[in-house]
Amino acid sequence: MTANPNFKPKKTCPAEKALQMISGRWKILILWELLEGVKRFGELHKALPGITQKILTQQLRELEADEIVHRQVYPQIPPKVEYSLTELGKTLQPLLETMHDWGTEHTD
Amino acid sequence: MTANPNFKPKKTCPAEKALQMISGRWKILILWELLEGVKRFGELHKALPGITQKILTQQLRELEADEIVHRQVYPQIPPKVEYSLTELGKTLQPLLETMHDWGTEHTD
DNA sequence: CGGTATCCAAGATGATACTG
DNA sequence: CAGTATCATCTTGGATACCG
Repeated sequence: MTANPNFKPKKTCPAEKALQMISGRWKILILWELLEGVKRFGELHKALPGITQKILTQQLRELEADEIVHRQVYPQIPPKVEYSLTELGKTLQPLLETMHDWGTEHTD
Repeated sequence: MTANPNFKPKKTCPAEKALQMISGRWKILILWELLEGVKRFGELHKALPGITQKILTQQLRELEADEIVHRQVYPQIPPKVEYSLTELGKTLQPLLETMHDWGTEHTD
């Protein structure tokens, strides 16, 4: 028996995949920022009061791993790194807008 | 100063509210079941292989607290409890479908 | 039948300090 | 400027056993 001991049998739904990719304390806000266009690390940091550098980096790395966000490094001193949505990331826009509209209509 | 010591300053977005309400290991699957109609506790339990009674109860209680799900108790022996979507819960359907379609189109 | 009560492990988030 | 490294805390989810 070499089965993965952490295997959790569970029905899955394609909707859950979408949910997981945008689930994170700051991901929706980050995506909202990037829908405006390319942003540098420092710009994102300023746009998100309360986030730490470590967490911002971490959330961006997760979005990058999910191929939602592209990370462009310019090898300079001082360093410059730009973040932008990938083509896949851009396809999330209708979903984000649907969620935004729902929240707007059904919340105090 | 009687301010809440756990207060976390943070920009918020209406989309995050929607996200939070459906975020949970089993919530989307539960909502999907209830979109079919009224279901008893045992029916949900059988429809969700792998979930424990405790967790099913917990997720349902959270959905109830968010006014997405209605809990109807029939005081009988043996007990009978029916779960259904509230009017608010039903408004989530387009969102769930948007997420489902996105997941279907953009996943292997 | 439809729950609760404990106990616990893992993951996510955060504060803080340091770095090429 | 854009990170890493450490350590601490908070939140979720789950295994298991028992109850009206």
